[in-house]
Amino acid sequence: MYRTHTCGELRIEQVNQAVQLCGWVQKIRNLGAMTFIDLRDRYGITQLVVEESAVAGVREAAATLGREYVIRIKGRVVERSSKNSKIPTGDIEVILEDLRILNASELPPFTIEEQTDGGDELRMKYRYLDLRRAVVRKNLELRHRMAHLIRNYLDSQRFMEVETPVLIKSTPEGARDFVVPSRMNPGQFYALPQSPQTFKQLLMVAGFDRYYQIVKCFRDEDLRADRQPEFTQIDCEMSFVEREDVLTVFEGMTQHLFQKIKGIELERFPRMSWAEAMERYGSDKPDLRFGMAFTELTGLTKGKGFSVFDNAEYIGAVCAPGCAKYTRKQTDELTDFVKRPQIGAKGLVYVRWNEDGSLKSSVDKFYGEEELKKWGEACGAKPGDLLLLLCGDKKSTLPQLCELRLEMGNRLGLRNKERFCPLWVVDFPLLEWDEESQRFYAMHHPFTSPNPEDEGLMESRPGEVRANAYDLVINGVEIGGGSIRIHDTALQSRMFNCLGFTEEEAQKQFGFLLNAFRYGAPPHGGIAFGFDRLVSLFVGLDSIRDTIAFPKNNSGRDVMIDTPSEISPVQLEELNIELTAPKA
RNA sequence: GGUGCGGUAGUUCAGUUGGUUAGAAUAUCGGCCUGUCACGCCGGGGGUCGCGGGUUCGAGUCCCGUCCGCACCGCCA
Repeated sequence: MYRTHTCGELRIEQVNQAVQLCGWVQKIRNLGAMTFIDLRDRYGITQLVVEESAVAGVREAAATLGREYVIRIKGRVVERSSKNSKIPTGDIEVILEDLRILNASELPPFTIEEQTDGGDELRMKYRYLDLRRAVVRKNLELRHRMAHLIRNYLDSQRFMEVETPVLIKSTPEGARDFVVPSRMNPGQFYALPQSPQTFKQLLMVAGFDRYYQIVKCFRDEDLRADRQPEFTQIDCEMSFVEREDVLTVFEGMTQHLFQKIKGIELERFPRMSWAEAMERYGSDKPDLRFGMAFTELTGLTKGKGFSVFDNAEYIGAVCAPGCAKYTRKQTDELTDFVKRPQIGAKGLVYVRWNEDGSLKSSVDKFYGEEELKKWGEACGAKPGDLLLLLCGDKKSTLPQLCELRLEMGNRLGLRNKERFCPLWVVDFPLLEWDEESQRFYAMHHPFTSPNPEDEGLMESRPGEVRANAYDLVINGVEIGGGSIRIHDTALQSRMFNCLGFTEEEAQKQFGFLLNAFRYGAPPHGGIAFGFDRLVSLFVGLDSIRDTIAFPKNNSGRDVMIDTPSEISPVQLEELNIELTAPKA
């Protein structure tokens, strides 16, 4: 037997017990005649003591220890004379009677501590050491607990977890596929699923009624802090449901998680149409932890000789509460912020509504105090506030205002990570026009049903058709999205027609689904949550990387196992693959 | 594909206008220390300044190229 206890469980009650512990040497504090050793495992840290009176073998072995050595000790639990209230085991320590080194360790390249001295790159290369740190491990423990709660919740709602295949079929819509060559079928490829979308719909046709899966999905697109090429979805589908049924179940699941993990009781989630979200927040995922919605001032600003406004299609403002006292330097900073190429505004107009009631703007040459005050009133501003105006064509200005609003939210400390403001965004457009290919694309995916009221517009005004789709947004992060699906072959054909698919193309790409729908497909709909994002939201991280045990870096590489990597000529030959550009 | 920031000791970083022997903290090694828990004190070792080229009497510092990392834009149904 290696151990009688873990390093996290000994308390004052165990005093005088003989125990055996195993773990890693976290820290050695040698005071000369006596030495303290912090022994660490997943469960905690226990302090070991080697006294001068210890047998020679123990003292000698202790003298050879280094950081991260794996040891097994035998000893006696005693009450500490000076206790440490910072750790749960701080009332006791273990006096060593036997010490065995199970495995020595090389010196780790960074410190295995809460605040490591290691940078991200090094941490990823030695991820197995990084995962020894309590902060990272706790993220994965939380992830595990959340997955467990989700499974229990969905099980209680009669959802059934079904595994769907990973080697599937490439489809032209949506993200770029990862592909896998088939040895037995030369020249042919599998694709890894971007989501199990079609399979879960087939499970509905199969009569499974309620399905879920916590499942890896794959998209061969560029990475971001919140985007990995392989990521995990909580993928769900239900039969005989309308939008309301889906929202109710998954609002419930989300509330359950917040209640169990955070102890937070969330109220009913508000709803907002996509059109309103775009108009008032310039984004389909508004952060509702703070206000500062946009006010359109186009009508109030025209015709006073300020050509920038006169020539603009749209003039919009955000009101930054209490910011009238901003200095010239601060407003210049904001101007630079919106002029950064990645935001791309041409300039920024501001209006200070001073505490004394006077108004001062960067366009005083063109507008008098009376006019400025009208703008302020339109924005619901009051003395002490600062109006920030951007203008241009509407399509570019709204997202610019969105960036400005979020920046002000940050500056004013309004984006508290311990507050959670969920929102259902509904009534997305069904289709999105793509200039480059001169065709419509499905905004969600091609199986999303149109809003029944708009179905008649599919052929005449396809751009105006709203989809029966919904996104769950929390604190400005897109956490999940779904829709009520098309379950009718005829409607699905009309949809493919909108997307410019010929009958043959549709049959070739999605024939299996269309065929299935001919055999009694129930009305159905579902949703998928980005599990990594959900965990990072709970942890309070902007990046999903530290909620994933072995993530990829910015270039899609795993620097620990060093992949992607070349394969042997033999493998290539078996796969019938010839590389065109030889590697330099 | 693009924009920005970064690459200097094992690690995290500083390094002035281009100028003597490239520093700090931490880690590490040695010595001292009986109540530490960020132990303390004394001492030591440790550098291809990412790589290649250029300007210059002289480059960590300036210029060009390149590689790598991070954030973002495009992209991500």
